[in-house]
Amino acid sequence: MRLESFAPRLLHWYDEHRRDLPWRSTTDPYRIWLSEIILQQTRVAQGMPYYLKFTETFPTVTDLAAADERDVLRLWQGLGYYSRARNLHATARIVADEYGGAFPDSYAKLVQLKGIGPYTAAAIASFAWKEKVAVVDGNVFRVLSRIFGIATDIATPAAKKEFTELANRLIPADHPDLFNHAIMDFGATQCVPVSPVCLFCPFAGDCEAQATGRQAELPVKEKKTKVRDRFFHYTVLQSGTRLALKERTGRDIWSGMYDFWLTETDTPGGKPAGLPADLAARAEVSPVFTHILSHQKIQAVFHTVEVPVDFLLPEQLKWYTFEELEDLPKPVLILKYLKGRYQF
DNA sequence: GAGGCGTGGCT
DNA sequence: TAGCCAAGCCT
Repeated sequence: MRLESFAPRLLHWYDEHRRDLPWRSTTDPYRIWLSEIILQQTRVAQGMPYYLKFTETFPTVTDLAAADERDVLRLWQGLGYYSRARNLHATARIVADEYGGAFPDSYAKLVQLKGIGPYTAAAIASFAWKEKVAVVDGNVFRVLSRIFGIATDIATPAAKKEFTELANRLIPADHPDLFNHAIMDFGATQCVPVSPVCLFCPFAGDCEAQATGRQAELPVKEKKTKVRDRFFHYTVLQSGTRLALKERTGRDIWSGMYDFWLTETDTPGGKPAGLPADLAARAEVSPVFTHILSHQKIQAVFHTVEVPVDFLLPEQLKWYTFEELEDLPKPVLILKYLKGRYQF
């Protein structure tokens, strides 16, 4: 189809089908930024309560900057991809301290901030300041690959370049913000991955995928993610009303979150190392918890054991009362154990 | 440039 | 059921 007729048709569709979302009724770059970080690789329904919690707890970027990273992670708890929260906090401090609380006002400056890549910079710049720069996310890949019949593997940098150039030729100068919202809404609600709604499509007759019946084949994505098996043995040290936890550090999963004394093995068998035999014998052993991540399948067993108050805690473990424990950011796996064992 | 990084919903 | 998917970014 002709490039000039794409935007008018899309905007006409958006006029009748747009979703009313709280971050669309503001031009505050802080709220737009916050919503975009939350929505990275995350559905609207899942992110919505987090957006509401964050804007209520931290009404401005200065409020967010003043918080402890741990409290930001605690509010992010359950949403996953926790580096988003750490980068969110770090960038809030940069904006508050080095930009006087005012967000940089261009794509070029935004994309230099932590956690803000090409997509998010384009979203903020277009929504907050109507800069003419196209967003390219999973929706855009899908919509454009189908309508224009582009079979380039979207996992490659070449595809990123190709689709970005096309989107930037399609985006109109007068309504870049509406165009970006529209193409994402269209992808999210009509031109969906499985069983797209082609019957009432505004591009019916001009869609390459529909014409050739290749809706299910486009976009092309070659890479299959491999899932790694991991076996966790947690020792939950309990002393009266306290449990021993530690902060996870390094480049593994759940960095910045808190969990228990962990021993990992390469095979399903084995027991947590380091616990004196007399204590190990007394430990209460949980059923196997299977926890699925996008790239890992974790099978975890919790060995709960009561120890004396003067028990010498190994590694970086520290005692926390149940009240203190509530305020620590914890992975969902740990939350599920606590809920089952202690009715948390 | 390929792989790591969460969680929950859907088919 | 077991995979696949969802408004990406970082290393």
